This record gives sequence, C-alpha cells and structure tokens, in this order.
Amino acid sequence: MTTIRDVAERAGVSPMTASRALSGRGYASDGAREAVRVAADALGYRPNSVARALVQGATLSIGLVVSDVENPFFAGAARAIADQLENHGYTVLLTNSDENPAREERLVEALRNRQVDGLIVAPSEGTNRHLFRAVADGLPLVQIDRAVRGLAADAVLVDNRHGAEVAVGHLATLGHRSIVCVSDPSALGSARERLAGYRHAIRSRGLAESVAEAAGVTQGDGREATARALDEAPTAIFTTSNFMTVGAMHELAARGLRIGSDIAVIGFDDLDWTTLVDPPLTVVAQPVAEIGRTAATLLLDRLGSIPAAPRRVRLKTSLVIRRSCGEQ
Amino acid sequence: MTTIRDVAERAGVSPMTASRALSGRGYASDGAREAVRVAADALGYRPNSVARALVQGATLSIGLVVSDVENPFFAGAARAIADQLENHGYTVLLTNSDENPAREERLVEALRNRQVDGLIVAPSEGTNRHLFRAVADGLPLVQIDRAVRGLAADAVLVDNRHGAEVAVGHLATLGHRSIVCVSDPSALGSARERLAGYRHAIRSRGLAESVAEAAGVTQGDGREATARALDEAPTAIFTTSNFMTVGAMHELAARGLRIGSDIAVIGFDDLDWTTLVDPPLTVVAQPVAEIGRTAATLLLDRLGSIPAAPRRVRLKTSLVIRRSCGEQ
DNA sequence: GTTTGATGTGATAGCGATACCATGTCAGAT
DNA sequence: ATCTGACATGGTATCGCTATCACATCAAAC
Repeated sequence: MTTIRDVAERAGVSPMTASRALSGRGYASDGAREAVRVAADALGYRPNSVARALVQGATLSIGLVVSDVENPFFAGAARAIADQLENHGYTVLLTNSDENPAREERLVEALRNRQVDGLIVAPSEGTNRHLFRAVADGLPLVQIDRAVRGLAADAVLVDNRHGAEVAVGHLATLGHRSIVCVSDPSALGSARERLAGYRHAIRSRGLAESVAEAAGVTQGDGREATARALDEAPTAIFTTSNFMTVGAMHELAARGLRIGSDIAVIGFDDLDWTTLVDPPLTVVAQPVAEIGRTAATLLLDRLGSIPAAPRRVRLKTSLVIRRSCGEQ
Repeated sequence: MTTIRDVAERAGVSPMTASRALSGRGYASDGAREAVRVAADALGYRPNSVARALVQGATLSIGLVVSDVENPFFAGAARAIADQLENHGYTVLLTNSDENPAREERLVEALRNRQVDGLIVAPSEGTNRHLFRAVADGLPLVQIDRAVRGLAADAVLVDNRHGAEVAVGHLATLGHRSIVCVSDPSALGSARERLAGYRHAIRSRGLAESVAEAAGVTQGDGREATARALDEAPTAIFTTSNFMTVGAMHELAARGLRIGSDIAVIGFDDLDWTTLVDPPLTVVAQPVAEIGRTAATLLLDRLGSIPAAPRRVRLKTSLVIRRSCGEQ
C-alpha cells in the first residue's frame, strides 16, 4: 500500500508537508503543493481513512440502520438521508436489521466500533439497550419512523394516529358502518399508533371495532389476517401498512370480492402501483422523502453543535382519495 | 472513550493479556480471562475497530454499491448479500450510486479509503476507472447485474438476452405480429442485452422491430416512451424493467387501453403488485435472492483464497405466465 | 537432572496519519 | 539594525490496538 511517506519521499518533502499539501490545511508552498500532487498521482496514493480516523477521532461516516430495506418506505427514506448527508461530506453506511432486535444490536455495535460520527436508526421492538447506551455515550442519534419510549434522542415520526383517524373518518363519511382493521403486529410502535387512531375513530362514532392483527409483517401475514377479518363480513377494510395492503388485496381477489363496490379498501403508504390497480387505491400517504431529509437535518444539527434537548418532529400524512372506497 | 488499557489496568494485567483474553486468540489463563471480562463489562468497553483495522490491515467490512436502492431488484439483492455475508462475520456497508458514475466513483473511493476487505458493485455506465483501479490493486470485487467490458472481476448476471427472447417468443406464439419494446436507455448494459434479445427474437421471425427508448430510468420516462411506442398501434408491448412497466401501464390506462384484450403486456421483473393488477401481469422474473447469494459466495471465495481467473455466473430468468397477454 | 514443549505474561514496536511544537526564512515596520 | 508576524517545513509523539519476541514457569519425558 502506498502511504503518505512514499508520497513525501518522492516529492522530496517531509510527511507532514505532504499531509498539509494534500489536505489543504495549514501552510504549504505552491511548489510543495504541486510536487506532492504529482507524486501522489504517480503513485496512485489513496489516503487511509482508518489511520486518519484514529488520530482525528472522526470518520465522516454516518451509520443508518433500517428495519427492512425491501420496504419502499425505508428505501425511500434511506435515499433521502444519503442524498442530504453526502452533500455535507458524510458517507452513509446503510444496514438492514430485518426487524430483528438482536441483529439491530449487532449492527449498531458494529457501526459504533467503526467509529461512525452519528447514527440514524429505525428501532425495532425490543429492549434497545444499545440505543440507550449510544445516547448515554453522547453519540448523536436520530430515530425514524418509531421512537423508543424514554430514549432521549431526536425522532422523526409521522402522525400515524391522525392519519388512521382521517382514513376511518373518510370511510364513515361514505356510509360504512362495519370497518375492520388489518393491522401489523401491535408490537410495532407505528402499527400501535395507527391502530389507536382506528379505534378512536370507530368509538367516537359509536361503531363496533374489529381488528385482525397479523402474526408478522409480511404480505403473507397480511393475507392471513385479512381472511380472519372477512369473517365479520365488513363493508370496508383499513390496512396499517403497504405489506398488509398487498396481502389484503390478494385475499380479496381470491374470494372474488370487488374493491370499491363489494368492499372498500384504504391502505397506509402510497406506492407506484397503487394507481395501477383497478380501482386505484385510496391511501394514507407518508412524506417519505421529507422524513429522510428531516432526519438528516436533525443529525447535522447535532453533529455541528452542543447537545440540546431531544427534538421530536411529527410530520403530516395525507389522505390521497382515489376510488377504492366507492368514491366518485 | 474506554480503551483496552483501562480494561487491562482494572483487571490488573497488561494490555496484551487483555487483548488476548478478549479476542480469545493466544494463551490466557482462566483467571485472567475472567478478570478481563469483568473489567470490560464494568467499564462498558467497546473495542475500537478502527485501531484494530489499522494494525491488522483488515476490517471485516464489505462495501456494496447499488445503482438504486429504491429499485426492489437491488433492495432484494442487497438483502440477500447482507444476510449471507453477515453469517460469515462481515458487516455489509450499503451505499447508493443513484445511477450516477461520479457518485459511484466517490462511493467506491470512500469505501476503499475505509479499507473494506471487498466490494460488490452494480456498475453504472461510465469509464469506471475506479473499478479497474480496484481490480489492479488486488481488491476482491464482484459485479452484479451488469459487467464492465474488459474488467477482470467476477460478475453475477442474468440471461437478459434469453429472457427477452423467450418473452417475445411467447407473444409471437400468441399471434402477435406488432410487438414494440419500451426500453430503458440502452446505455445500460442490462437494457442493451434485453433489447438485443428482443431484436433477435423479432428478426428471426421476420417481424418488424420497433423500439421506444426512454430518456431515463424512471417510470415517468417509461410512460413517455410508451406514448411514443403507441404511435405504431402495436398489439403487444415488451418492457425492459419494472419502472418501464409501471410507466407503460400508466400510459395505457390513460388512453383507456385494456391490457390482455386491447393490448398485450409483458414486463421484466416480478414484484408484489404484478398479481394485484387486473389482469395479472405476465413477466420475466429474475432470481433476485439467488443473485445476491451467488455474489456473496463468489466474494467469500475470493476473500478466502488465492486469486483465480474471474468467474462469470449467468443465472436463468423465468417466464411467469399470467394473463396480460390474453392467455387463458 | 536435564531437556522439551506447552502455557502464560508483558515490553516494545509498529500500523498510517496528523496534532503540536520548534525552528527557520523573509518582508515590512519601527 | 532590530523586531514582528506571516509563511513554510520538519521532528516527535500519539491515536488504540495487536504482532512479535523475550522471558518465565511447570509438567512430562528421557
């Protein structure tokens, strides 16, 4: 490996001068600058960030842990985060916890051992010891999508509860009285909030609540839960995530139920395909890119200045009305 | 920060003994092991991988650069790669080049500076100097989805050409004579191959070829290309990627053309929603997880042993026949 | 009783980069 | 002629860890 010593030697200067010439910090004559540049080019010099990190105590890397890269919601947020942080000179290292607390802990520890300057995490359910430790150690940390109870760290969330209420309200306004909720496992914070929104909306209208909670977060689980939900012979279904929505639609199709006429459907998350199905789906859309940008901004604030009180940002969802609830 | 010195001091041993006790390599008495463990626990010791990497010259990290995390194809492959490599003790650092050669170069350089032990890259179009450099420097490198011409590195590809041929063949068998191809920009290797497959299939049957090449890789670009393609009043459309498919379907819907009856559609990539639309889409499916697993395996081979000749693995696509081409 | 080899421990020397300080030159100010 | 401060350079120490070697100890083998 070519080191800065090799470059310095070739350029006829000391390693220190080479270091200054390359980094542009501190004094270096034009001649030295040029000689070092030429030598570095000739040798194909590549600065060893590991050595630099060791002496400077900073890596210019940010660790990002999402709970499912295959979920378009997280993929979109991750992308927005990376875009913004890269503009500020950071490299974002994305990892996937797969909704597995043990794996999340391993990843957080691995990233911390690698001395990332900050962390953005979509926490999965569990004890989250590692997150409390990180905060206690003063590592800048931003949570997205879900916030761990009692953790003094920034968080970017969406108004899940309100989003669900609006969705159910929409259904009620259209005259639906028997509205079931196909929910992700309520262990998940976001699902819990959406469920709470559903419950509140149902009760405040004096309707009967009916919840089918899925065993897991996959579309298979969603389909199975939908099958149970249909026992109630509801006129409308509200699903708490895109995977639940896909599962529900599969089950409805299998039973020959026509969306929009036989049964109304309203789902959480707006994706490419929601306008491709017939009828196009009415959904609660999350501001995916904005979540990412906000998380990045909060982290940059924390990286750049003295610690402040944890901030919690709650972004608005929006009801996108299409035609899956019999709307005209 | 707690260092191994602190741990050693507290345990009443030398740093070397602490290092051996913690790593389990070399001799250490049971007593020393226990004392060090207790001290490390008490202090919340976290080994500094940066320092370790500096002295050992290895980081147990693998850099992964995909061209679009928001594309389910890459998200799926990334997930499979991470799953497999983590089983072997590596941490996978995923980054997103966003189909931008300059950004890809930045990311590869950043990962190399961070001393990753290996690299898996979905190369975007460009000169790819950085990849040639990496290979020249002996860094284990595996390409996925696309292979850079002349680059002596492993690659995991799919039989794009054959997949396209089979798709067009299917359409021809169903009696279609006017089959247009809505293609991603042909600068992309995979799109080029799929296009070649389309052309070959069309010509070998004596049909007229008609290609609408999109200006970019988004669904908006796909829709615009589809609009042009429809000028030919074709009876069938073949699209070269999932985004093109989404774009095409939007345009068809806007024009009130009914898939399966008015016009046949066959797309590349099989996703969740392809069975949700009406009629369900006939598609060329790629073995996403297998691509990831294979790439990981190739990389592990290279990490574990002496350099061998570059290997190129081409995996089979499969035609999933549903009902978007008027099939029964 | 010496040899041998397994076991256990610590001192020292780096890994590659930069922080810090010391030194030196030289133009302009006094 | 001396002083000042900007500019320029290099020596040394150090970041946290582990490779390497030197040195013990002790049981079994001869």
